[in-house]
Amino acid sequence: MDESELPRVLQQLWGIEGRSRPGPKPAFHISDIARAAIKLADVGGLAAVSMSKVAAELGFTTMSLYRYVDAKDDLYVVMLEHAFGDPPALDPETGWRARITAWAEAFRDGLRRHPWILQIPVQEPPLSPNQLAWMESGLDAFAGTPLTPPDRLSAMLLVNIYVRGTAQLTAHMLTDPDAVRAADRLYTERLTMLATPDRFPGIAATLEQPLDEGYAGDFDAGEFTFGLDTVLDGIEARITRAPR
Amino acid sequence: MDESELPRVLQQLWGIEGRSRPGPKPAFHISDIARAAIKLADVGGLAAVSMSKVAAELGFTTMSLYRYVDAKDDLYVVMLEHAFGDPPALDPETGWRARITAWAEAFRDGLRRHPWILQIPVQEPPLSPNQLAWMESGLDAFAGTPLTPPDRLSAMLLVNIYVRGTAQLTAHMLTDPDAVRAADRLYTERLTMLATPDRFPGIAATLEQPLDEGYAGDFDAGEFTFGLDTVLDGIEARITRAPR
DNA sequence: GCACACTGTGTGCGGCATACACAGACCATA
DNA sequence: TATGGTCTGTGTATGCCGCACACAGTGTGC
Repeated sequence: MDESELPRVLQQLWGIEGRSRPGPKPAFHISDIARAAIKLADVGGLAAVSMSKVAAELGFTTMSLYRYVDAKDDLYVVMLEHAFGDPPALDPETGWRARITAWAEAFRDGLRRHPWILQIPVQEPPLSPNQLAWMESGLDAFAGTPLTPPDRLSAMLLVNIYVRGTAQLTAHMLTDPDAVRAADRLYTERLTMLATPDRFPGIAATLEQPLDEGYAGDFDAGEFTFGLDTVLDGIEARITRAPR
Repeated sequence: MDESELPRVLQQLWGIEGRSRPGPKPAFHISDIARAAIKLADVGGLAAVSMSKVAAELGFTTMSLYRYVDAKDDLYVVMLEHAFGDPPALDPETGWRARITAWAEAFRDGLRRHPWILQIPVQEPPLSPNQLAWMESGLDAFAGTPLTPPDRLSAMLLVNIYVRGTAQLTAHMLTDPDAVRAADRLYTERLTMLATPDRFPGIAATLEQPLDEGYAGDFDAGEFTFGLDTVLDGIEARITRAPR
């Protein structure tokens, strides 16, 4: 098992540098690529990120990027690694619920800052440093509970999935709040038209409620924590059931 | 509010046909497009679906598809609508837990049959007939519970998110079980190498367990229902708390 | 029977990821 | 100090892709 087996991008991200080599010095670093790509994605979504645009942003040619990144997918890995800041520092004094909640909110904030993250096709489980740091942080939230390590992993993944899922519903990838509201109204209108009470009584009943929040609505902070609490109640049930 | 405001694809899917019009009869129907596209995606993933390939599969030119579909995204809508069969018939005799579990498993089976569904970029909430039927079916699972309609929607979405999320983790888009196992072993190796106990004690502890299932592992049926039960425990807590 | 809306087709454009050959930069070794 | 080999960024080219647009033929409502 050799470190050199790691894909080049991961080697770069982990700072595994080969011995000094002949040839010209690299003109930049993958973190520069990440910065440029993230800048583009923040403005125009993931669709605005192309090899040529990133290269132009850096002032280099398209093909030069391939000296740092094997393929477009690697670019996504690099972006993801740099988009999130450090995982939150969790107060060991508080209970697991407060800790995992803080973790979930930090995660959600990251997704809100960089909505394009949700557009990245998930291919492989994470192996990059900061991603693992977030994993570790999430697992750490369950320190002191009787959950076994695999159960902690499952619980963390459950929260992770919840945050991702709700963020997906919320965003529609739109950042403009007016556009979101307009799209929301349009959706409700169309749904009201199509989901007639005779054929879709359940959906129609949902629409009758005064605030039509929910699926298409503005999934605000209150909704978020309410749903998260439901998930945590389930985890709590498992904790209570676990042998101490 | 006029039906003609609906995007063309939705009009087609709902079978809203304008009065008989001049001009040649259409040579095929969007369902033919769906069938061809799904066939391609089942074999080669979503990347194998292009306008030209779908058209070739049908024996027509690329541009002919645009008479039925406004853009590539509409093609995804059509594929999604046809990929799932009818929603499961839920036994009203059984409890809500059994019903929503059956619904979740049917949903999971659909995703297993057509893994490319998870690759489709989510853009808009569903408005097509079969999608609404699945929504209705999911809401119906909570019939008889004291949950309000919006709460039923939230609960259904929670389960929906869970199934999608776990399917995402499981698949890695791979259908070949050997490839999955190999990728799994490789991932565990690399993770063991990178997540050293000093820096990542939580992750390392997870890896020490005999079966390294979980994140990268084979998320089998047992894991699925176990995690689902956790979610349902959370919903049950809410049901118990709800005013009757 | 005729006007005209609508059909499928052909061509073409701009953008994309990326393969490959190349000229120059630089370190390890002699 | 000289030099060989390796690595750098560049230029060019290929084959896809989604899709705009003009066109010739079709068939219904008047």
